[in-house]
Amino acid sequence: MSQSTTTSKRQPHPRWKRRKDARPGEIVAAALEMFVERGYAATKLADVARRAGVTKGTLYLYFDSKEALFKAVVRETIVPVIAQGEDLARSFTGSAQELLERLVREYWRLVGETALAGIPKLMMAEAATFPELTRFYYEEVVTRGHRLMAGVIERGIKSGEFRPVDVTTAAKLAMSPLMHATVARRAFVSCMPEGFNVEKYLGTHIDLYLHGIAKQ
Amino acid sequence: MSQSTTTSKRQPHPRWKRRKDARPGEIVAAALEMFVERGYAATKLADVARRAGVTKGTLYLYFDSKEALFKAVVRETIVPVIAQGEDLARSFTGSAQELLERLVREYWRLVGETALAGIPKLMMAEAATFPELTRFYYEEVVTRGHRLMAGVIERGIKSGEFRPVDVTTAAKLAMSPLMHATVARRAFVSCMPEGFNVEKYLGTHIDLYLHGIAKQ
DNA sequence: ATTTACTTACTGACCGTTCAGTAACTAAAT
DNA sequence: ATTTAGTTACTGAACGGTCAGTAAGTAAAT
Repeated sequence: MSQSTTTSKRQPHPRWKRRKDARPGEIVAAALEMFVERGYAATKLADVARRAGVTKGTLYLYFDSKEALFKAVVRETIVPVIAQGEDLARSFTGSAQELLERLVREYWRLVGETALAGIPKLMMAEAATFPELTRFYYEEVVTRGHRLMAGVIERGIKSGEFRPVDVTTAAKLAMSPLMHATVARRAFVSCMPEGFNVEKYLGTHIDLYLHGIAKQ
Repeated sequence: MSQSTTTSKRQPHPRWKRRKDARPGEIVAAALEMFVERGYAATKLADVARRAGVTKGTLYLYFDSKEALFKAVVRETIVPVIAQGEDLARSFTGSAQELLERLVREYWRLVGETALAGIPKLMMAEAATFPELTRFYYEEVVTRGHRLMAGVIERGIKSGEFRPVDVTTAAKLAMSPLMHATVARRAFVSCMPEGFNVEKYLGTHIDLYLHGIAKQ
């Protein structure tokens, strides 16, 4: 459209640009969307490439294989969120009840309603195919998440806010409605024309859970 | 090795038998295991056939395509369980608390620790690939399950056992720890050498939930 | 002898992977 | 400033393995 202004004698629009630094991130982002949408096997690298604005060959300049790309997607996108949660818990000064509520809502804000929500679904679906990645995810995400929540509950028991329940199990039970909602919502969006009332779901979970664990 | 017999004419053991009636069920059962283990795309029909004790060609005598087989697996295996739960709730005479506990444990006995546990995982993973099947599953399993649990909670509210919470949401929250455990347990068995303490998990869920929803 | 449940051998499409070639960029030389 | 020689990010076409689906042939049953 715009005549190429001033200087350039060469074509106004080069067919492509060299953007070595930007490519890997763009490819990972495109792959995340495609893997989540279609699953690992059904995702064609040609489609990932097109969405990332390159061609198939370019993928292989930055990733050794489809599997390596998949692993990069999981490793690079989800771990930072856990760290963020740990920071929040460490610096939080209020009651355990408030912290629990805060963490639940923060999880949804950072994962549940972003593209990251696809990662848990992916890991559930592909766990059997990538045992080594699964172990990584389990240790760096699942157990770390549980430990984070277990710390909160322990805090509540010590402060007298909570009953002396089994900490590890209680932590899993605080997380599981979040995890399930994360996974199920994506799977069934098309079946819920009325939408899923996240606010009500989270609010009721927090309410029931805190009532359930409260002392006396 | 064994020299082919004496007995005159035909082999003592025919190389295969004609078992028209038994095949479909056996094929569906084999397919369920394979689909759950490997996911839809990574499951080879030749492997399903081998596990079912036939060859690939035979599958096509009973199912039109891989997709048709997958749909048969989902449709035929899971719906009966829901019906069973509905029957239980209908005929139950005790308190709402007891019924809720009973349903939770029954779910685990019939689904959680059987091969059926793979179905929810499969549906989450393949929902995007089979929209029509997903709608079927959502209506005939998910919402029916929620309605079942919602009925129990409504019963508890009417009887004065439970607080007047939002019934639909509370029903989802009673189910979600079960659903998540069903899915996650299978994905992470290999990562949990110590195993997953189901009894403690279910017990704590029932305890926390009933405390949480109890009146006063 | 005929029917048909089942097997076996084959086909064709699909897709991850490779790599020779090309266009974009860089900087040395004029 | 412009040319030119060299480097490298990127393309696109082709290869080869895999696997859903098919059809000709075989053996069980009646």
